[in-house]
Amino acid sequence: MGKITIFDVAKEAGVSKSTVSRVLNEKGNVNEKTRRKILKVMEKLNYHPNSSARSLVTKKTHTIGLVVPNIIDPFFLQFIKGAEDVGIKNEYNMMLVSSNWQVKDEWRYLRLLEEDRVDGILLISGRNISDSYIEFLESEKTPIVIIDRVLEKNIIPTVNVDNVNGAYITTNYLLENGHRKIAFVMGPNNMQAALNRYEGYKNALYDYNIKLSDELIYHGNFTKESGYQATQKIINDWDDVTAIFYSNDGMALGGLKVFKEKGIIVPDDISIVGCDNIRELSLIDLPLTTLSQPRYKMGYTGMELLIKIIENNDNIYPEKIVFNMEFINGQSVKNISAR
Amino acid sequence: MGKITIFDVAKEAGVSKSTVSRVLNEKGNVNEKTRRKILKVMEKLNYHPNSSARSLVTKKTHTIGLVVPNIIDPFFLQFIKGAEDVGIKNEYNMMLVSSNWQVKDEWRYLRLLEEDRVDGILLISGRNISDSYIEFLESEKTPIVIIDRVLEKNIIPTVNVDNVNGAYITTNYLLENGHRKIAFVMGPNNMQAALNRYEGYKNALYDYNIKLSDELIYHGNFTKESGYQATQKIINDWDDVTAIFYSNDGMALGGLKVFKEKGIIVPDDISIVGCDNIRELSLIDLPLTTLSQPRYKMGYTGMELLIKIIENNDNIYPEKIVFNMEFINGQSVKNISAR
DNA sequence: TTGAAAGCGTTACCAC
DNA sequence: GTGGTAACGCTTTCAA
Repeated sequence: MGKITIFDVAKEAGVSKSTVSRVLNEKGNVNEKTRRKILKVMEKLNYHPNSSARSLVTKKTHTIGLVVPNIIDPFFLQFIKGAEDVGIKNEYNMMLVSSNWQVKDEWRYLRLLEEDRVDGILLISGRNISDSYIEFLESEKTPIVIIDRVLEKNIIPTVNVDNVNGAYITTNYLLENGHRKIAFVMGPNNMQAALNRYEGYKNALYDYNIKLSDELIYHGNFTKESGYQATQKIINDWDDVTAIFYSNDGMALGGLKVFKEKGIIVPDDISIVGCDNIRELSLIDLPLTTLSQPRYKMGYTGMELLIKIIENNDNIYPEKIVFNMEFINGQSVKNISAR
Repeated sequence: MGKITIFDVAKEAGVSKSTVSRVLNEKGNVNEKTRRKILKVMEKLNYHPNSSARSLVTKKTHTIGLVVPNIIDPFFLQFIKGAEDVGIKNEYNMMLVSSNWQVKDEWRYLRLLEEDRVDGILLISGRNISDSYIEFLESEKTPIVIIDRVLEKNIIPTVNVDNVNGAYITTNYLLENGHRKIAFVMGPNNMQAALNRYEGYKNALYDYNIKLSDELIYHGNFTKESGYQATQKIINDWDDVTAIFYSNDGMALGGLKVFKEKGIIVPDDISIVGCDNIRELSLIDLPLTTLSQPRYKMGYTGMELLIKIIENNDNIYPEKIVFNMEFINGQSVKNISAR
């Protein structure tokens, strides 16, 4: 570890530590000539301030804890990238912690706070965090921002996406293209996003004066396999369904597998839309019409907000930031109005 | 930030800071009864030691800097995961820094060292690090381990993969399956991995007493596009090439695109092998025969080595760790011995 | 514009 | 076994 301290610089430059500290922190009130000299000495000695000593007195680490559910899933990369870009710009370091979707791992990022290792925490995809832990976090005074989890009582600031609106727009798009009998493949009932997407679907039908039919609702759990099964049921149950709304892309991939096996052509025989714009889609021949979470933007904005809170310049910041989902117009929907 | 200090605990427990510190660090030499009492007080006060103060005196941060070329590329995730698992097990935190493939960003992780923020650095995929920077790192006393870069002068420990051996095995596999005219699509000339794979190909032919033909060597730059172009040239130039060895999977994907367009069936009309086992392959209908870098293992082992060096228990550790590539037997090679 | 000195929360050494 | 005290490297008053 580096041995040159502020004292060495001071001695070499013939001044006191205080003065060196002042130029280090650009506090001004230093004679330009001595300032130059000190800078030169720093350079010569290759001096760099020790961050622990600094943090000990300033109570700032200039480090942010980045908590991700799972480090191995590419889904989270864009959130991280967005956050990172802001972090770099503001000269913050990033401590990476993966929660592994496990409640029992929550202590690992908690400890970052308790030991004063970080100035704040960005919780990415907080969907999996236990309620009791959220409650605990709310009682903490450390700055926290949560991305991708809706909180009822809004004490911790969140960055989210408007799933209701997204599903509404998408459903509406299907309706505008002449589809009337639209099957809907839901996600898990305990996920807010899944419920919201269902709500958007429902609202769109309602506004279009189409009666909602429960029989058109199928259940999945966001996996490809569950999409596969739901799709099999759908084509078994109906011969007049012209479109399927998968409430995530993973399940849509499962659907595509069924269609391929049965020789059903998308979008000629059936129209489909997905939701999430997962990376894998780029490798599929068929450009899927889908909704995209602006993940980069969400990470970016979340980090910006967090840093703002940490640096607390004006104490003015929103508790809730919501992005619209982006509608991605692919080629998996056919206009059947004419028929 | 937490306000409870070791002093508060000492006072509450009616002992001195020294004693509290002793139980904190499990140094022994503490009466069992007072030890229990102190632990109870810590619990009651929810005391957690301040890491900066600790680091300041111990010169250890229990944090490791993880440098990745690019945070957005899923290719690196398994390295990171492997490293993380070891980190967690040994109670190290991980500071994430992406180098963005940019020489100009090298200062960002250098600074982690200079400011004593980390105990060591794990450089993942060091292929892109400039020579001069490597040289500089060698002059540093901080523990560093580099994954995926071959160093001539072995001062910094490295974890690598045996590309020569991998390409040898793969080429040999083609030969055993009756192929004699095997085109080879190279990677960039300035990448060690690309050259090594070429060497393995060459050696295998040599050992099989097959004369190497320069005309069968095509050049790419590891991108899908370059694989596409090389493949077009190959099928243009030859009608008796029965197999193609792409020195990475990205280029193999480009090749597949050509075959699809031209109605060439793999492996019936032509056999192909790739190299790297990229994630995208799982989504392709055709299971590609390829080589896999054991990325998780490399990250895991690199981190293990780094921690060992940091903790320096016995001062015995290898400078060079090499894994074999794993041969993945897909369905893109046909045995043509019989014909 | 500068310097002296206190203090940040620990660990580590040395007496007792 | 235990406590007092110096030391870690810096920032921050306060006085000059």
